[in-house]
Amino acid sequence: MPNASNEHEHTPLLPIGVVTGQTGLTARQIRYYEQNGLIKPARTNGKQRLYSFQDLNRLQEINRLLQDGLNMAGIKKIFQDNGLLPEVDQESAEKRVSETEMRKIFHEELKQAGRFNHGRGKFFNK
Amino acid sequence: MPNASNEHEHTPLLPIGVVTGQTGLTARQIRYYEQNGLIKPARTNGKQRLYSFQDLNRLQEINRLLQDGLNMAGIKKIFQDNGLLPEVDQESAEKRVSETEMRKIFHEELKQAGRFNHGRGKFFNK
DNA sequence: AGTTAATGTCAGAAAACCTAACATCTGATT
DNA sequence: AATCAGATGTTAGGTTTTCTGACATTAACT
Repeated sequence: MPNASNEHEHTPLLPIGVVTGQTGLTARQIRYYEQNGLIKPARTNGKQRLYSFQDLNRLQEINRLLQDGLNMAGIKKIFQDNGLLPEVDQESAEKRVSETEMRKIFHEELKQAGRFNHGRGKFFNK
Repeated sequence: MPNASNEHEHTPLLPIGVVTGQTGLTARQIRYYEQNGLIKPARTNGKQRLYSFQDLNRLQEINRLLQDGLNMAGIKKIFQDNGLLPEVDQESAEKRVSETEMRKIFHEELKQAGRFNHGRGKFFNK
């Protein structure tokens, strides 16, 4: 049986200020990645974002992929291929990828083949 | 070698709102326990409290002890005996316990002997 | 009845966060 | 070179959350 995943991995606990501190990303970046469907943090009743450790790991991975030159669409594709995309509402889901983009993405994905999901999650390894 | 303690056990991550949600305590209670030197959360630059998972565990234990009828002084004593009190500044440290209180505490502590530190930390077991 | 410990409640201020808009930068395209 | 688009910065105005400090309430004990 695999590792019993940590109790808090999916619990929304961290406000965006803490996440910026832990990831080095700016709040602007984090919200932008959310716009692109890469993460979907929980919300308080007052609509403040709360992130889980899984979100934190995901953001770290996004950061790495960005530094490798990937763009939003590329990262999204990779996440999709690994079945790691958050349940996306149809609104943001209909952001279809253009043809030329697809070729670009494909090229970049080659560069990245197999680089993801090798169990180096900094905060939790599920 | 003992368990490598989780990376985040001591990292200040959680705002008081999240802690109330996780513990069932009110913000008033949590701040009151801090006044009594039972916890010492970190602060942001803007003086907002940030709690670690260790703090969370400690608050859970405080909660249990309270439900067992212990009072602040009793809990404090127990924490002291177990070397678990946060570094306390002299200000709050000089809250000395009266004689009659001491007897009461001693009585209650008997009731509680050995009940603490049996490795039931809900969030992390160090 | 009077104390006191623990908690509730309230008010005003400050911090953190929200969305939306516009600005800037950079790399790719024409 | 000019333009375009993607990613991020910045700002403004509003809302949510937290802060401290004071006063109120409740329950237990003397």
